[in-house]
Amino acid sequence: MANGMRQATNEKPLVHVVDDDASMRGALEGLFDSVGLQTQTYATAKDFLAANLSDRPGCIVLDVRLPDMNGLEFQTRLVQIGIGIPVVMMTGYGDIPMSVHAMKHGAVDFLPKPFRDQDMLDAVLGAIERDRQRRVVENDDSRLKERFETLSPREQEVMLLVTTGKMNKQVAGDLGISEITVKIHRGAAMHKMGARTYAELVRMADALKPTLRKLGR
Amino acid sequence: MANGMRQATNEKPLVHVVDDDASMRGALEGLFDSVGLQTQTYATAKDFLAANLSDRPGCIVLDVRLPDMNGLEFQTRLVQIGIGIPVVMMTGYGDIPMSVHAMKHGAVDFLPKPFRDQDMLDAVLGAIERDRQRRVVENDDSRLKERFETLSPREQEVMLLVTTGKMNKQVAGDLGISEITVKIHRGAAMHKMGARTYAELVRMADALKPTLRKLGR
DNA sequence: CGGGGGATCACACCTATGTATAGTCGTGGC
DNA sequence: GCCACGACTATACATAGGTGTGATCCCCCG
Repeated sequence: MANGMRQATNEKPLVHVVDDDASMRGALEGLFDSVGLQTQTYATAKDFLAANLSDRPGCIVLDVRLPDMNGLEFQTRLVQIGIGIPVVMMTGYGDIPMSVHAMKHGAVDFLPKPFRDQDMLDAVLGAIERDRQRRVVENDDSRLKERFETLSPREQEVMLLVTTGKMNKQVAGDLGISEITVKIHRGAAMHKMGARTYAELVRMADALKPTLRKLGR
Repeated sequence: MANGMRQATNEKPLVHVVDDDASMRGALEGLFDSVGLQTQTYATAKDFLAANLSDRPGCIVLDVRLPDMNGLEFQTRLVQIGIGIPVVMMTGYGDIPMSVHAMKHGAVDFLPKPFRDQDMLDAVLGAIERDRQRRVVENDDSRLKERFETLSPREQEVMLLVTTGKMNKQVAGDLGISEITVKIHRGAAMHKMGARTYAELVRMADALKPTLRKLGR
């Protein structure tokens, strides 16, 4: 399944720090720098959202209480706009329900201030590792979808039908075309998708379905 | 994929309450009873572990601080012995790190005491719904595995090889047998697995793989 | 020791799949 | 108007898949 131009997922990770307190930003930047992690800081959620993110693995370290938006809303926004970078939350005024809410909504960690440097590092390192995993599967999915997009509409249709297990003649019946035509579209789909066997095509179709649902319904 | 004797997943759910405080057990039992939920109570983790669980959807409501074991260890134990029932934690003495730890390890909710009745109900109802989902996929998986076990060793071997996309003759070469024999085992596998098409067999093999890894390596 | 089941194989036959060659038709761009 | 491209079709041939019949061998169980 691995092939050709694989993007380096072992690029240098980048930690995004969002906190309105300048001294905290500085302290975190120093901490991360001390273990060789690059850091980008933002004073507000808006700043972060406005920045265009470099395509690198990383995580977000976020204060729950921000001038323009609370951390929980921020999390929701990230999901909405399709940013899957893991979030480490921190707060000076949090309680258990807040932390539980954040965790339920996908935060990978939640640290009360003050925290020990080591705890923050553990959280961030874990989050970065998770991001690496996420990027690998997302990369696979998007490359698969790219290939799928190169199929003509009919070829896509035929691919999805034959991978349900239908025979060529059944697909032909469903689409109101001849079996020969189905064979051709099917062969073209195999070629363009890079599937060497029918089993591979079935697996590709299965892997594609979640991605297709997420977009075109 | 749905078939024959489907076990009722809409059986009456059962809430397991584990708390050493008798008055709390009583209060929770009353609360759950008021919305028509059956409850089973235990004073210690050991009691719960010793009980043999009825095969019904449900969840566990657990006090973190127990006489014999803390809730976090308890969670680990449940995973070890393969009990996947969702856990709702509660505590009177918890802090954020404790709640975060519990959530990271699979708790579906974490409530500080005292809690509002409605919060507990929301947590438990959510947990039960999650258990229903879990049971559906677990049921499917175990039925699949049961069918797989009815295959002879050779048939299993052939099934796993042909579902990688290998042609019959390649499988024959790999196993050092003739292509005819492969066809026969393959046909037997299709029959016994109840796969009407090769695509179905591929999907079954894929669904089977996690289960097989979990057990026989 | 007889019977059953698993595993193996051969022959025969039919269906399904895959590909090449070759051609029609319609649409959209230059 | 010509061309490229996608969709569609047919004939023909080669290969792969699937099944039935019949048969051998081995092992375990009663």
